[in-house]
Amino acid sequence: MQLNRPAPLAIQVAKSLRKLLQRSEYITGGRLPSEPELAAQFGVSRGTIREALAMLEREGMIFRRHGSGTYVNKHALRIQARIEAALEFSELLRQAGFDASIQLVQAEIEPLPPDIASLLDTDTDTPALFVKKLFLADDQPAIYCIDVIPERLIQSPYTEEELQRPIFDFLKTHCNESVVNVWAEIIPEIAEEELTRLLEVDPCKPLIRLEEVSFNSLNLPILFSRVYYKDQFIRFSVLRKKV
Amino acid sequence: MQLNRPAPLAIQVAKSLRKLLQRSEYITGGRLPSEPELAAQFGVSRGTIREALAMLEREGMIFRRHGSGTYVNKHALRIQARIEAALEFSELLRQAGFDASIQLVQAEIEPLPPDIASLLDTDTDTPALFVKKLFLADDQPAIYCIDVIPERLIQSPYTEEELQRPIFDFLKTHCNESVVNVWAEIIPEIAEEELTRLLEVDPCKPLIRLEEVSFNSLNLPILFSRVYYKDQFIRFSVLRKKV
DNA sequence: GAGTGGTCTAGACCACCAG
DNA sequence: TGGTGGTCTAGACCACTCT
Repeated sequence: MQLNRPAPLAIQVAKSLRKLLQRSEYITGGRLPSEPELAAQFGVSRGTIREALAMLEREGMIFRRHGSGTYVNKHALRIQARIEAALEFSELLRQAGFDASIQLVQAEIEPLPPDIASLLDTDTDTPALFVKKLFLADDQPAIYCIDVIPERLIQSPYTEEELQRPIFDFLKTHCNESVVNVWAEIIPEIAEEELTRLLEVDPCKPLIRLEEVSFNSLNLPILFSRVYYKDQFIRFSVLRKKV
Repeated sequence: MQLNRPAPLAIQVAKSLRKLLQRSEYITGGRLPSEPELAAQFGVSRGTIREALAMLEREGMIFRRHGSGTYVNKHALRIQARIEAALEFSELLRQAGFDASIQLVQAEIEPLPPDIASLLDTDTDTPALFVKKLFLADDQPAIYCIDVIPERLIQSPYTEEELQRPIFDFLKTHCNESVVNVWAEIIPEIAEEELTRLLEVDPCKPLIRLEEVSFNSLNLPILFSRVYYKDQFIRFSVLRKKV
């Protein structure tokens, strides 16, 4: 059994601060205590505090003014789903305020087409597991997802029930793989035939399609996903930095 | 006149490393020198090196393995346009390999509708400058953009020619404002009427629409933008982190 | 001038990976 | 076992803002 080592101090501090920011007590005028004060309060060094604040700043929770202070960003409140965070779909829907459920559409072994094979650093026609799932928000279809895993990665037999659980769990359990990074392309799409039926939308309705390749800690591609999102249920946001 | 202070060491180091990574010399087997080695080579502390490497890791250029080393991420090469980087459109098109040109479609003062007024923390019907521009990639329409600036921010008269230049330049010159952050929503859209004409696409073609609010260093909203991208010219990527 | 965040350093100890 | 990246500290100096 693997023990949970304590999380780095900066992450613990960031988590504490996130909670404190949501209940906006102890902050007067949207301003946080100074770095030395926070360091004293948490009993850590200023460097650790700065690391925690840098995380919150990247998330858009706070902003900082040199010579003045650190402030709560009130404009961050409207945000629904941050695209940089690769969440389970069910979790995503839950955070957006819906009840989430999963419906397995199809699961089968098929040879990889050239485009996906290339993205997975694999030969064309290598057999792979294709899992098609529908995610319901309050019982209405919201997300349709096709996951593709090369069959050679799968090390133990699985049941149909297990395919309905998050694909990341499946990768952990049956492939002994953990996803660290996900590269995604953002593509606008028109619903057609199969999609209109599955997602129950009118023909010619716009959707967001994400084409994703998931990598493990060795930076090897282990999963390809093609995901369609209905804008009515999930709208992604992103904090862009001027360069 | 304002002098350019030297950039932070970590940023200079990151810039050097980016160049070195593109020409893949001096790296054997995709592995970078160790942190102490890099610190010695650049003549800076290990902390500064780690800060630079953290930037490159967030950009997806490298990945790191505890106890093993720092490696070049060969999968980062396919990337076109990173959505986290808020670039000028012309620069974006140029990086995607096109010749970029700008066409002013319309500029006028109009009262703010409620939705945009709310995003800009302003009262409905406040007068604002609406600038509509078309960005051409190799002389074909690729991006259509509507910029909205509250009129009260504009402090000096401007010419039509200046409206054709990047809006960030306009904000600097005539509003004395600099954009630091941009909050964006990613929305799938179907081209209709005006859009099909301006972007020269078939009706019912899918587009990416970004709805953006730009903030200055005091975190005050100063600009609203509604931007339509043709997927054939610009496709956004994002590096997502498993949470 | 006092206080804030921004930069940078040197040093320590640890967990992890490889031979 | 030696080298790697990961964490954490204390301290210094600077640039900036506010009053």
